[in-house]
Amino acid sequence: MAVQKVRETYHHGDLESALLHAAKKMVRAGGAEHLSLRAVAAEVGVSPSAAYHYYPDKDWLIRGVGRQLSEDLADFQEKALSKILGKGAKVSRIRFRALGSAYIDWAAKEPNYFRLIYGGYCSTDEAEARELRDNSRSWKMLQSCLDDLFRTGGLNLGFRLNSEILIWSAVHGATALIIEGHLPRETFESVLDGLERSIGIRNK
Amino acid sequence: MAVQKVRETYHHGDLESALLHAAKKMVRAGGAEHLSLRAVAAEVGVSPSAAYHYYPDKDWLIRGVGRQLSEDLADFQEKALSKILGKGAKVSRIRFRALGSAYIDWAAKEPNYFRLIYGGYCSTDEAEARELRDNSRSWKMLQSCLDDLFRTGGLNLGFRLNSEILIWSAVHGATALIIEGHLPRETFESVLDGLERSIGIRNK
DNA sequence: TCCATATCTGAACAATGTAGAGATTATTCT
DNA sequence: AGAATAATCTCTACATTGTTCAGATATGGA
Repeated sequence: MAVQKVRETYHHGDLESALLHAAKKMVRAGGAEHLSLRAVAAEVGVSPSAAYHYYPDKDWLIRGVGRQLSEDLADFQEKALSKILGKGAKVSRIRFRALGSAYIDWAAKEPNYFRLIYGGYCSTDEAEARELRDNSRSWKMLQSCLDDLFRTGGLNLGFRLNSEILIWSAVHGATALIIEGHLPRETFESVLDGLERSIGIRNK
Repeated sequence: MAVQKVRETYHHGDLESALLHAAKKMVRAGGAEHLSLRAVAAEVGVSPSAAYHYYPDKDWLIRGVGRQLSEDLADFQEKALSKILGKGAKVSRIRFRALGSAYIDWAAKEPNYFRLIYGGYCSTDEAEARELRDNSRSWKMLQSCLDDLFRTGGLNLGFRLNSEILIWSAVHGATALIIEGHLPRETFESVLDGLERSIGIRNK
């Protein structure tokens, strides 16, 4: 499947990240469930056992890809936000929709990436997961967006509590269901509409 | 791993459903990603190749388990509904919460079942998926519950359109995120609260 | 009873993850 | 510089996997 590349030096130089990069590329094409350690090694031009100097087993490599993908998603959302900087008055509302749209756009473009992050390949204990979420840029962007919405948007503050949890759940759920074919893609906008209602934004 | 069972007759008699039953049991314990066709065959007491008379390959068997699990989930929701029959006036609102709670209860009890259904193991083309959803009992229960809510609950009918999509998305997303450890279990109730707001139910 | 058909077994193949012993190169110390 | 040590990678091997196919075995109908 993957052609073996020749290597001039015996020592690769940066094998750890080369493996990660190759794995990421192959996950994108074939999904994490079909990732082969041997194929990754061959792609990099290295023997299968070489990988075991950097990753205790295949799952660690996959989790490494997952960690990088979460950053990619945050990057994508940040870019989406920076594109709409200073576009009209109700900025925070536009930001809200941009964050949600970026979420599904990223996932729909590379479903295998999305499945790797949220499909149970990277599950850890609850404490670490909570820390990961609280420190993730995606989560912080959503929080600050909602803070602004409630502060400047004149929304009912009784709706503020835990609203990011509802929003993340709905956006994530819609994305997952759409990606797996259970819902048509067009329905995503109506989910965002409903979410705006749930935090007190009255639709025109 | 799985101990080979002895069999008195050469012909098994009901191998097709026996394989499916064994596969379901082993998915429950180890997850669909670790299901081994050989182990399933051994569990049933049959040679590995025997399975190929009933399922063209392993994926078909897994999809068969998935179809059965969707029915199990619907059964579980129906039972939850029948338990609260005639409990006070705002029945349809109670039904709404019972449906959502049953969804996550079922998933949390057997996460591997939930992952099998919605984790990309059973993906089909969009047309078939739409038909599956429209004919699924889970979907119909949600629809009829919302119909009653809007009809008898005096809710703003402008919120009716596509509200089941938002609700399924949020309930599904919260369930998925909770199961994978990204959200703590207690947050599920607040998601239901927010959903009630989104369809016009004012929380006390 | 004998034959056609359905059902299951056995052996085989290529691919996989992983372990361990050994080869090769880089680094550090004197 | 040269030698010892550490880091890095290869080779071989093993058990397990999905899958195929030729053949064995049982079942039901004539």
